[in-house]
Amino acid sequence: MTRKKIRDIRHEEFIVAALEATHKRGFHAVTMSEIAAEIGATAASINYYFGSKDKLMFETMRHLLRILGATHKQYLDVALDPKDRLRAIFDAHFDPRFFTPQHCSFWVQFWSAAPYSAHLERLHRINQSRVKSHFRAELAPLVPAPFRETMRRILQSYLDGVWLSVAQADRDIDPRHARQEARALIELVLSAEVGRSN
Amino acid sequence: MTRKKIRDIRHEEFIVAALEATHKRGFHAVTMSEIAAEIGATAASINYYFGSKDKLMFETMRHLLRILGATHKQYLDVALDPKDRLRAIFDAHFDPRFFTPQHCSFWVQFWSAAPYSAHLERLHRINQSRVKSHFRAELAPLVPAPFRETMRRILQSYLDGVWLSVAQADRDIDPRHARQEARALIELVLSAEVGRSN
DNA sequence: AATCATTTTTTAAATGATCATTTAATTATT
DNA sequence: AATAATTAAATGATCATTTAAAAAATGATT
Repeated sequence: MTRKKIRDIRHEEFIVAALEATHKRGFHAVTMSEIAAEIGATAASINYYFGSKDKLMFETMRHLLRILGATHKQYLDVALDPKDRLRAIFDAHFDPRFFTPQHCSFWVQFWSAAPYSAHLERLHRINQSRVKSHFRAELAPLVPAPFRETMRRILQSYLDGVWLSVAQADRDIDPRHARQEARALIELVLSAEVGRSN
Repeated sequence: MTRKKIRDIRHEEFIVAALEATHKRGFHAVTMSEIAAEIGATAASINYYFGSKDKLMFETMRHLLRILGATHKQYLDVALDPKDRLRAIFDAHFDPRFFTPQHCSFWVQFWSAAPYSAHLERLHRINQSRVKSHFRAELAPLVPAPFRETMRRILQSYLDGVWLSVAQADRDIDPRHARQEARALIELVLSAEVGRSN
């Protein structure tokens, strides 16, 4: 039974609306009225439910962080070995639900806005360290300690760079292709270490 | 003799001011008055010289693009072989002048603003294709065609991803270290191809 | 050197537009 | 009837931009 309170329904609706309107107009340029208009509501009701524009944006970002984390967890649960778990990080980020210009551009705008808002920055830091520690954990059994941090930074920078490029793409990009390429990079990173330990 | 016209002096001063003020307050949040205050001037004089806030931001970005291109050219001129020229792309992007939170954060904000301004987008596209074609040219003699585009995207995404991480760093990051890591990735990318062609 | 007209540069203040947010009233739900 | 949800309109603040005037620089003419 999906007997939801109106409050929860609106919460969801406005977050979807914020994503859509922000993609159209930009994080800062978008107005309360534009967001509200997405669902045929009015600016005042956003404040009724969220308190302010900043809080709506914060909740929207928090929503993205949550579903990214949950998706990662799903992929992680079916991964069989460390290499698989490494792939799971990329698979999550390149999930069809996130791997769209709309979502990626919201992320890029979040990245650019975070340094100027204590609340957003905190969110960003939390997510960043979550991903970082997963990378470290998965790389630990695969890469000798001296190279591990270098390899992690390479993978993590690449990960962010790909989202950046999707945000700037005018057409949709095939997530399967992105995953394939990520796997190529993973192979590269791991094979190099084998080479060095010879 | 540096006999410059006032017009040129102010042009430079305001661009430096825009960089500084934008870093402090953010691309959209920064006001004309804040920018002008950086050099003890007044908002109106920005319009006298640039016409509008948008045009100042545009010129500031164009300035960054120019010095990045010029720096790349310098490194390119002393490079001896294709691999050296590949390194030159990274060396330019990781030049101490650009490899600072201030510059990188301006870039990230530019990336996030570009899709919503025809003028900025044009600048961005020009720079993007410049870098892309350089990557292609340098990789051509080093990587067989079937893998070339994959390798280019890996390198280019990594490049952008590193700037992104610098933009979010609270302290300065050693450019020499970044260059070293880029070289490690280049080695990885090139050695892999040797492996595959066995 | 000195004067004064002309042009360039600078600014203070006015203008006008845009918005987030608040308020007070209305409509819908329970 | 009481509470929750919604809105139209008012409020107030912030800014980019314009305007009109002042200040500084320039330079031609004594």
